[in-house]
Amino acid sequence: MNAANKPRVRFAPSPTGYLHVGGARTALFNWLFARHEGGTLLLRIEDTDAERNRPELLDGILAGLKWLGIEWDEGPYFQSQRLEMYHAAAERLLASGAGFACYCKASVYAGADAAPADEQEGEGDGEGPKAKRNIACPCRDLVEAERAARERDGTPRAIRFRAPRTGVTSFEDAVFGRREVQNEEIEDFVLLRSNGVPTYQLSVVVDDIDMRITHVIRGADHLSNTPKQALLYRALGAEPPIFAHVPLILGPDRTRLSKRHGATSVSSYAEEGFLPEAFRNFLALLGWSPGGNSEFLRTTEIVERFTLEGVSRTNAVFDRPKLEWFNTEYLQKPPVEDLLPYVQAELERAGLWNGSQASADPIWFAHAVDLIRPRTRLLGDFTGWARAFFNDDFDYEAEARAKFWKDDRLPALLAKLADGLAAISDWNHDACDAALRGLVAAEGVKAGLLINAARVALVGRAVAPPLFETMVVLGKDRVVARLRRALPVIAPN
RNA sequence: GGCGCUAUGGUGCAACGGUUAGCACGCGGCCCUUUCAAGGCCGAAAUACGGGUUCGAUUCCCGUUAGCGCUACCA
Repeated sequence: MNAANKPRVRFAPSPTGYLHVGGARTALFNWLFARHEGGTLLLRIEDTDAERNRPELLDGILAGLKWLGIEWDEGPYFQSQRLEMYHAAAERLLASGAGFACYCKASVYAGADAAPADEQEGEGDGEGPKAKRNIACPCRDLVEAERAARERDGTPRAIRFRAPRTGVTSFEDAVFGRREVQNEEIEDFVLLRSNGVPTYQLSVVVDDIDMRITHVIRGADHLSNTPKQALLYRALGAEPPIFAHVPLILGPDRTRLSKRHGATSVSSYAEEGFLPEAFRNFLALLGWSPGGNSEFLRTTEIVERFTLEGVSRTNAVFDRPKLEWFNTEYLQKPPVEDLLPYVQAELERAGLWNGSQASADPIWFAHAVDLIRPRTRLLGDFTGWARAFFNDDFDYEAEARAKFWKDDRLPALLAKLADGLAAISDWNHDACDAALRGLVAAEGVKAGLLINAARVALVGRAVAPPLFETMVVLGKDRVVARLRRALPVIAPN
């Protein structure tokens, strides 16, 4: 099998907003499919709608894809630069009779679903007027003389597709199976607007033919429009590709995910400190399953196992707690080396990287991250509660002080502990442990008292890694200094 | 209103005619423990409803209900 037989898929966002979760999942599935099959992923920007189009948003979409680790092989192509192709296709359809010129006013069709709503609401007569649809446009039967007359008047002209009035149209969907619809349900949809701008239906089909797309993987909201496109393909002399409609992503209230539901842009998750691979894993399992019970799947494994057959037909609710769980898994399970670049970026973002031991000593950095990561949930934790591991400038958390610095004996005890630790020549876990145990034995206090108080003195937090491991990572000088530095702060109590 | 799609615990998935209906998140409890996590164990929690088909339905068919989608000279 050569490259020519490999699948070609595309992700085709329109720059009318940021890259949202639903789009990201569509992009991901396309990417996974392409990689699994050894195929090609193209990126196409659907920017024909000059009104809603916001070119400046494109960078954000590309950045979102980049963060997700989704790389395309061709493009980006811009539909706004391919307008002649759509015009030519529309003219060809007009010439072949598959399309026809329509001189109706746009307003005749606009808001078609607003009209039928009267329904007197009487006491349950239940016999309201049936909604009427303009299935067939009257212009489809215009005789040549009439047409010429309108043309002479300069009446604005759109081009519509002459939908068949009988029979059925079918197409193959890898997720939903073979679909068939009655042609009488298909209206004479517009191909080219009277202002010369192509509709989605036209441009998407022309492009997918021209770009030799073999599999159209997109949201299930397009399922109902697909018959029109199948018709268009054939009218344009091409065989429709295989479609794969993926179920929609819903908010917790089971309505389509939208801004109302809070964070829906990919970039917001990046900023919040999620790891791209965790996000990918989570997203992949929203509407897809490898079968069986495995859930923690590294990206390479997902690529290996991804098939369209595994895609679900039911909409899925975006569950934030589960996303967070995936993030903790990816913060903890992979080799620590995988995590380092992300932690470094987080430290840089917080201004804690330059001049730090983390930047000067890679081995130390890996150790520190390894010690901290079991307790992290988001990348921000490394510069949040774990800040003291990377910088000497940190605060003593109020709750921690209240909880572990209550005892009056503490200043004296910690001073002695500092002295004892200062005397250690071979700084390691057991030596620190022994120094502290010896002191509590001599003083007749519980080890916990000193351990907890010392932890607060060293990292400013009640919630932190085990004390002696922390001491090893911090090093003798810092530990002794921090202990002594804390004494006057404790004393006032 | 019309057309279509879908329907397993609260959520995401598994079981593609035969299981005590499985896993995970979340939730509750216990254990571990020097804080907090992690980890281990236990628990509550589901096949929307009604008909068929079948020796046998979560699984196949029909209906009902519900949710969602489409029904634009938006994409």
